[in-house]
Amino acid sequence: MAGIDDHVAIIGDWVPPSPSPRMFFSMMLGDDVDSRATSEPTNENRNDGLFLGSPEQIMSGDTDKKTLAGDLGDQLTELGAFSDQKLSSRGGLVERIAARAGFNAPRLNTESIRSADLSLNPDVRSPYLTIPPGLSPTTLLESPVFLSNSLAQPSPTTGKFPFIPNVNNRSSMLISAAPDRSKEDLFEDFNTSSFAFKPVAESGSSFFNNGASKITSAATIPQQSFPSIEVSVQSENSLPSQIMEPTKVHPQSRNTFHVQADLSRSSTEKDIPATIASDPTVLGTVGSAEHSPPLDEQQDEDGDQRGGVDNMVGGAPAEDGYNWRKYGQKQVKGSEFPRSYYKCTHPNCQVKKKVERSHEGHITEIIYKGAHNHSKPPPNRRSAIGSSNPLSDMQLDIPEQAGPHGGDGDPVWASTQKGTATGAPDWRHDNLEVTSSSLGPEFCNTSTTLQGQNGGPFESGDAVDASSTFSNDEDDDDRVTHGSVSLGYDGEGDESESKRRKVEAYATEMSGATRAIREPRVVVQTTSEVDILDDGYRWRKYGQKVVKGNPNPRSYYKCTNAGCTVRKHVERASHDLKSVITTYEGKHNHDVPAARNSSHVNSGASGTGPAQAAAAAAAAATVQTHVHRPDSSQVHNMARFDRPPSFGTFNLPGRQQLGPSHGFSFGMNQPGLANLGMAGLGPTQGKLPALPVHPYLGQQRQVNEMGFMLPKGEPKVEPMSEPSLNLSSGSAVYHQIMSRLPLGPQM
DNA sequence: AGCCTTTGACCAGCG
DNA sequence: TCGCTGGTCAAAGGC
Repeated sequence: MAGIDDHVAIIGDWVPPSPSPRMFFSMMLGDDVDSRATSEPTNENRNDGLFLGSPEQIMSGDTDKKTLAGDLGDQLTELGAFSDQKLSSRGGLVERIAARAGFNAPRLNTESIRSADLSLNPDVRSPYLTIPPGLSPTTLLESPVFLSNSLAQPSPTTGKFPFIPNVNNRSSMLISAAPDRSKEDLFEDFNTSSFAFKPVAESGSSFFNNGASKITSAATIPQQSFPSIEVSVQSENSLPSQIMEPTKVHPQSRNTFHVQADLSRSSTEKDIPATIASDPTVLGTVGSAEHSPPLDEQQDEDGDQRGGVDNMVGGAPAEDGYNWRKYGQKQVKGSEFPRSYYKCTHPNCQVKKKVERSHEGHITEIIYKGAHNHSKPPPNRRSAIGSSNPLSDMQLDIPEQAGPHGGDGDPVWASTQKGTATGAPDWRHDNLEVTSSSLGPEFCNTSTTLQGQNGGPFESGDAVDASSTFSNDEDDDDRVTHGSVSLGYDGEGDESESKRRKVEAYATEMSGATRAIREPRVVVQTTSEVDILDDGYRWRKYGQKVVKGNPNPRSYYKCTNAGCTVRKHVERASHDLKSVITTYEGKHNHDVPAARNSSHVNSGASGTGPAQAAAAAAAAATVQTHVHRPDSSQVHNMARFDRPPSFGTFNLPGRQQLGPSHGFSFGMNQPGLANLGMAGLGPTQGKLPALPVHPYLGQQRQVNEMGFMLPKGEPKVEPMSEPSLNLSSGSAVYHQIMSRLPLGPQM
């Protein structure tokens, strides 16, 4: 950092008729520009400049604009050299960055972007902005000036390609962060640059063009020094990114977010480039000003940056905002480093990613599969920064923005939804689709994605943004302020729109957070050797623990069905080793796996014995319960509740139906759940079976005739005698109960 | 208490 | 059928 701490050099190489770099730089220069910007005739002009919108407007030869950054842009652009003195005199941005990010910002450089080739394509209007390393793109984007353009406008660095409606994007921007070195090495380093963000020209007039665009993101992962991220977004008709770094773009897969880092470079080079490539057939080009990370992300990143580079890779904080569970690791052929497999831990989210890390822990490749159907968890709920998070350093969770229809996380569905080619269900194809889907809300045309598909504005994408925006209390004020300033890109009235979006997004986020608090829980106890595990569903054991008060280990299971988040833990009762206590949490959104289904049913038909009969009955009941649900097709997602649900307690006539050795008790040991459970059991809805009372959990609440313990004042539910309900096993009861629970409000 | 990682085993697809 | 490979499972232990 020495030698350039106090300087920000910007070299613009803008290709006509692309927007004037001066204008853009002027926005970047903070106070100086701001002060001059007051002379700007209208907000409209400013907005145009900020977003590199209408080239005509920008290139109209506004002398004032030239004056604003003229000396800077002219010299730097034409000479291809820095004028540190000049730049140093404009230290506004630098100081702010330094103050905010905890380090002094290096220079801004666009010199490396060649215009010659670009000129060959008159359609390409690609202003470039280069951000040297050491100046985190995040930090840069967080600057008051730049931020004003990008508030809540996700950036590839955070995986948040924002959706910005009505932004005329005929321009592109490339931001490169060169390694932080002495200024003598600046240009040299610039070639190893780090952050390049280049949304390039599009054929359409719409900012978010659908179909022909391609987004390629490359992240350069620093090994030691400041981060450098190289991200380019370009349309197919655009010229290749001018990134000179050995960035690897992987066109082999139009369907994959592929982040690859080249570790071949010497350690002295410090940078590990990575590339994310995808085929945003629905993505379209992205406006330059839209690529700044969300504020909360920025905040997080700042914190990380201050914390040191160990947590940083590619100039991003050591997390991508999502929680992941590693479920495998493999040494794959052709790869020097082991590949780790991760799943998103968010309920109902099927996003996976493969991450290859070097032995030093640096990410060499990341491949996403699927799209998050949820917003990022609040920062305080995210997994801690650490090695456990495979993409933690990358901040390249671009495919996070699943469309609302991606809720089931089914890549196939996503592909269908987007109407893109669906090939073999390999990662890349899936990712293509998913990527498209995920990016859709933010990249796609507004009318198409947000309104046409989502049926409502900003469902997912904004929720994500909002979570970021509102996640950190300490910065809310700043964010709001920035947001107000930033959202003038679409002309007047966008400020209020932005606020509205933020509010909606916040509401969405809060709602989601609330919903995720607790799943309905059902406790099932059997006093037989029959293992409740064999309930027709398939479970994956993910843990075992000896819990207090019971010497018998408790096993934890998750339903293996895709999209199903039901969990249960099973343990032997401490007081009765023959008793198996199974606690279900969550609600079944799918049928019993076919194989087991048929098996059980068949055995039931044969009626070979009590156990088989019980199992068959349970399966039959389960099948009926699930299959006959009128809205089963809608139950792709977990039932959630806006408040912590809980049940009363009821018991099952297990002995009666399962024989002397079979007894079940249900303990819905969360008092509040009864409310929800009952709420959904109106006269026109399914009714819970009448169940005898069993004091399994010692619930103190009043128990109604059904065996449910209902809070006082709760309406009782009439016992039902639905023939289809067969309560021959705890699982069956569970199935029935859960199947009759009201779906979450969002369903 | 709950979730995570680790790591060997298992499984499916492919040639 | 066999081996290879990638992806996933699952037991065990750790946080």
